[in-house]
Amino acid sequence: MISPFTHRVVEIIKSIPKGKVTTYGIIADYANNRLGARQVARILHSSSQKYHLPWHRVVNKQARISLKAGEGYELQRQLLEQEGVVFDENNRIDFDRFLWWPNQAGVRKTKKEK
DNA sequence: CAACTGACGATAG
DNA sequence: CCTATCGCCAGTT
Repeated sequence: MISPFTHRVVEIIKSIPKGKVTTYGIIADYANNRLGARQVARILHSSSQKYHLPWHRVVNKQARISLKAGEGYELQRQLLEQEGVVFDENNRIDFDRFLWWPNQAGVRKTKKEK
């Protein structure tokens, strides 16, 4: 049996559209655990396979892949690029174009540019 | 059941 | 840019 939190996380991840990404923190936030980003990662690790989750669409808040080279980094990047996600010279993703939020409707436009 | 482990994040230096 | 520390707590041992 899985916890409600886990279930919620799974549902959110399953709904991430192709070609988009989101972060651990955002998922945790919408799963009612603002500070539980770590658990999201743990859940992904243990449940991505049994629930067929698009785990590669989840990155950290620095807009980078969290995995280390040789431990999945290349695979994740490859999968994302195949969906159209672009990485810049710093290996970061342009959140302005690819970040997705669970509630879609309330997407905050970071309007402040400095 | 207790202890350990983290695909993270924020903060501080 | 970097490292270190703390908080969070599901899953694993």
